[in-house]
Amino acid sequence: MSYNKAMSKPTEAELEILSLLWEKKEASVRQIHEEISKTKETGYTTTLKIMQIMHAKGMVTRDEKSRTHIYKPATNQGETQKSLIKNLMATAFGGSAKKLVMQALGQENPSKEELNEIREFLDQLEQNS
Amino acid sequence: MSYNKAMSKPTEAELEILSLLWEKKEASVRQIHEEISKTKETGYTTTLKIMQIMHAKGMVTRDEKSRTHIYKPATNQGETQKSLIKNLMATAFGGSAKKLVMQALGQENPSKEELNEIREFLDQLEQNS
DNA sequence: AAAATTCTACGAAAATAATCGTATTAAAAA
DNA sequence: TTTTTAATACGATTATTTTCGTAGAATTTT
Repeated sequence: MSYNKAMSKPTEAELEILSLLWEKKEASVRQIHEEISKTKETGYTTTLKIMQIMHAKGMVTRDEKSRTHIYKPATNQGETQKSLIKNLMATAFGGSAKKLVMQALGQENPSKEELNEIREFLDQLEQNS
Repeated sequence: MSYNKAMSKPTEAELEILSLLWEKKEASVRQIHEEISKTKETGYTTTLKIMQIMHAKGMVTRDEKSRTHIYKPATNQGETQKSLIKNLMATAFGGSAKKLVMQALGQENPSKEELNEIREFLDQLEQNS
């Protein structure tokens, strides 16, 4: 299996685009660029270029049938998230999932439902160990 | 209060060093470099340079009394972790703490004790909401 | 005391990432 | 049909990050 490092370590700009693609399932450069423009001041060709680079790296696929290319994420969202977290956990949290999780939870205000889902998840983890 | 962006967004290399400093409380360049060398092939002056840059940015302080400078982290570990997670949560997890937490927990194998601590933490969160 | 080692400082090069300008072509509008 | 708009390709530039070489000073070893 050809494991490609670049795939699991997107740059900032790549990750931003990738997330939008995960969310939208597929999109044109224009669509992505419009989303990004909301928060960031950046040129269209910049977005285009990065998406082309992502394509070259195999991070995304694209349908070139029509002139406006349609991009799809080629990387599994879960896998990528996993390696991002793994990396962060290792470098900033001394490898401790607990510390990371607590920081993350302290962050936002999760709803009761979410908290319960997490509890269930904890129970499952315990059983499987 | 002079909030400095650089402090909350260390680069990869900086973060690696910062983590070691958090862990050790204080260290010389040599000590840090020895740790880093275990995983990474890199020159001593590279480590030195990055630590100097960190010092210039105010990310670390240093005691210059003896020739061998002793560095200490100047940034609060929790604050830095918080903003790193915040950033990751926003870009890769669509802002959902739950998703992030579950990925993180699925990652490692937390001990029963850790799981319990997390449960308690969840309970606290719920009460304060 | 001389030589070797171990530091820091500093600048510059190399590597990586992000931005943009221009050319060209396709499609849409006038 | 002509003009305008919208798309890709591609190269070049800029910015950022990482790496390293060299010089000089302090310390340690011989």
